Amino acid sequence: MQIDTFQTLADPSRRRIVEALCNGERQVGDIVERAGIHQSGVSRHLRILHETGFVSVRPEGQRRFYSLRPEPFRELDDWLAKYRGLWEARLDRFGAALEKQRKHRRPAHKDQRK
Amino acid sequence: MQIDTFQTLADPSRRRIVEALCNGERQVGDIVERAGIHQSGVSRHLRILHETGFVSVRPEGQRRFYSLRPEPFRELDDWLAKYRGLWEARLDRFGAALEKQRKHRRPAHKDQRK
DNA sequence: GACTAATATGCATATACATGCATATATATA
DNA sequence: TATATATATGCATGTATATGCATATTAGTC
Repeated sequence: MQIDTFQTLADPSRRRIVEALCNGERQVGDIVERAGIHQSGVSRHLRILHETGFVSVRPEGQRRFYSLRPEPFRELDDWLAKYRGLWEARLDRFGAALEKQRKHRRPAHKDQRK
Repeated sequence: MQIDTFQTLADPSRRRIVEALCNGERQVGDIVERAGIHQSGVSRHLRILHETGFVSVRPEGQRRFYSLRPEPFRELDDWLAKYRGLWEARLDRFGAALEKQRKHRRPAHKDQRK
């Protein structure tokens, strides 16, 4: 279920943990330094992230290496697809793909009219 | 700030409201039917969605028509871009755009290995 | 076995927040 | 003005959950 994907990402500490993992697997102690909360909290968040499919674990002796799994992100992407029309409506699909490609190549669309 | 975009979407009632708006503007009473909660709750959720930039309002007499704004969805898309590598790593960027195009044309990728 | 290091968990607490009810506000209509 | 309709808000309540502390657990080292 994609149901609680948003719920999981709603917590800022959890997002920081996810971000800490975006460049590959890390052990818990490593994550604690970046999470800004107590080790016990990180451990609990990692449990939640594991239960919701965001991370997988690779035990190695006393350490546990956590890494991101693609599924929930893909789910998020699928959910979002429903709303892509909101900002790509005027483009046909091929054009939209090209537009997206341009955007990803140069991330120069930070400041949009708010 | 994209900070509380996830927080906003974490609530299922709010997601139902967003979904109810995905085909264009609706007045509150219309939304209430689909939200599964009391009108007062819908009203409050709409306030939150407005504060976080998800919706805009168009008053018309005693009614208020709400509709989706693209910005938060775009923010979500930008956030997600950081993690696209998780499931598109093996493709170069042009290939990724094509792949994405294929996926959007035929949404036939529901059942993936879990 | 004693000791240390890495990670997880029970407990207590504080806080956030979603909800319904009753009511307020605003607009239309008679 | 009186009344009805549409939407918003104050209040009270229940529930979820993030956090730290202390401790348990597991594994490595002497």
